[in-house]
Amino acid sequence: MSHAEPHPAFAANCAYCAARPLGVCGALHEGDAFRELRDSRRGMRVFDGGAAIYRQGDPAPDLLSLVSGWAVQYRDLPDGRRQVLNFLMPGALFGHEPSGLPGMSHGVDSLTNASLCMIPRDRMAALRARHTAFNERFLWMRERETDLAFDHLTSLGRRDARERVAHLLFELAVRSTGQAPAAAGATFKIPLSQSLIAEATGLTAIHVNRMLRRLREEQILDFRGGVLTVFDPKGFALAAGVTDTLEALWARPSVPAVEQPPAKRA
Amino acid sequence: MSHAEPHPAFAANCAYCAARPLGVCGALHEGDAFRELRDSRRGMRVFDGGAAIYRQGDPAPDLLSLVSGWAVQYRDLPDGRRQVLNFLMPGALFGHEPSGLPGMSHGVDSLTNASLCMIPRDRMAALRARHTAFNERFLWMRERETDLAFDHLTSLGRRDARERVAHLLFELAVRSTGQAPAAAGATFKIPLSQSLIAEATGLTAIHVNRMLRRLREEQILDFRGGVLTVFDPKGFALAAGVTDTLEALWARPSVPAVEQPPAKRA
DNA sequence: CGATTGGTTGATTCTACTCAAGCCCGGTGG
DNA sequence: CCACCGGGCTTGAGTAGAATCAACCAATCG
Repeated sequence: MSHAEPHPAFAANCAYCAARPLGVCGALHEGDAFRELRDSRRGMRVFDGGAAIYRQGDPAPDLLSLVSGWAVQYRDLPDGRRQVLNFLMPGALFGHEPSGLPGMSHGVDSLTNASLCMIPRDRMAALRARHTAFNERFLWMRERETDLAFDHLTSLGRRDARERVAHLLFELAVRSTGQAPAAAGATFKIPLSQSLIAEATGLTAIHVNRMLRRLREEQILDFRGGVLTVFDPKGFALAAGVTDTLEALWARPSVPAVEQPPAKRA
Repeated sequence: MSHAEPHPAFAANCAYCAARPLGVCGALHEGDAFRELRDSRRGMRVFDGGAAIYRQGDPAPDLLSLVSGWAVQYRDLPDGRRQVLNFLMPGALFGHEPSGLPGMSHGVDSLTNASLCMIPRDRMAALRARHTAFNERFLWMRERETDLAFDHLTSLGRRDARERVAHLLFELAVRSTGQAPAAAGATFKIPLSQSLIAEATGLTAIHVNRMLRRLREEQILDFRGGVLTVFDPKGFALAAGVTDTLEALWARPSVPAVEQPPAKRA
């Protein structure tokens, strides 16, 4: 599993997004706020791949920032059906409490070895209240999540199986590397099983398997053992139904400027 | 169309969520911030039912607060397919720019006559920066949207046609009135056509029609001409696959206290 | 009055699910 | 060392659920 950090030999100090331009504290790398945030951390936690970080229904006193590794965010129905809501990568901020309800409305499992920072919810709120740029960055990350969810919604509602699978793989490739596959033969590490793809796309694992085979036979891509190989970047984008706007959302989009008041013209 | 405000005889002054406990400015009904917000308004706009409030790709300088009437939020694919993302009701705050991209990632149409307030984005940001309680309320509204999107995602991914249709109707009934149908024979005004239901549930209008017929024949509900009649509340909840948590999300959930700092224990 | 939109229904097609079987591989225990 | 097991993957055969195609009705509107 080379997707993840060495674990458990993970360095004692939490890098805290320092390596990740998109993390919350990106807005805070300099200045008092950063020090303040660093001091607010409750601590680090490290998980093996496949562990439950928190379960649906659990109370969640802390916000979590994924430092290394991948995770899945999912929702379970009472009868056992499960829907994957999103895949989380380093820099993701999660553990948001559902608006005013007790207990989390979803669960999160690690996919690979993963390490994360815990930040008490109220400390975070206090920080947001005091530091405008930080607050804006926070908000911006939440917006992005909603955009992602809207895109997934569109996929499930309007795309057929082949397109959904291609779309998901394309999204994950871009999100994890920051750019769309350009060269034929490019590879991407995407630590998913076929059943996870199924749970994310609203298909059965069996049908996902058929779609992957088809995409392989069409000489578009190959996905096996957590490695995506793109044979035909153009055909891939076409099969995935990607638009420029979407690509921009997945790649590293322009981030609100650091440590500046949000409304310069106000 | 009795779903909406009289229009165009709509009262000159924008009530600005005053009537709606869930609106953004709910946090601001008293105090300086409220006056400030009121003075920030760019103005009111009134739309006929079926009008485009803004289109996907448009720039959107203002945030919009729906004062009366219903609206749909949707995303179009380049090839003409359309997915409904959410239905908006009075109190909804929308027009959020997609995280850092130019132009809106979705469109919004009015469903009924509708009136709304426009608030310049940067004034809103300035207000949020200055008033913590307001900022929290704003954030809370965004969270709720994401929760809603996650629920829709789960529906499209894991429920069959009958369940999806029932689920959507149940959601809208609860969201529009604040409570679940309890008495047999209760009616709800839900200004949707069958094709809109189809676009929201990822089905075809024809199949939605069949599902509605089936639910009618099963003596569960009747939906026609924008009016939902519930014959069997228990059966309805069952068919819709509703959980207590969901109901709480849709009804008026506990709102963060007004004009109080978010983190009392900090 | 024709045109249009929303709704209704039946017949047919096809996508994706279900069931069933078998493979490969790494782990575990005798 | 090998037998056994489970998880992830693969494939085929049969089926069901939703889409598509094709009419037709009713109400509304210009």
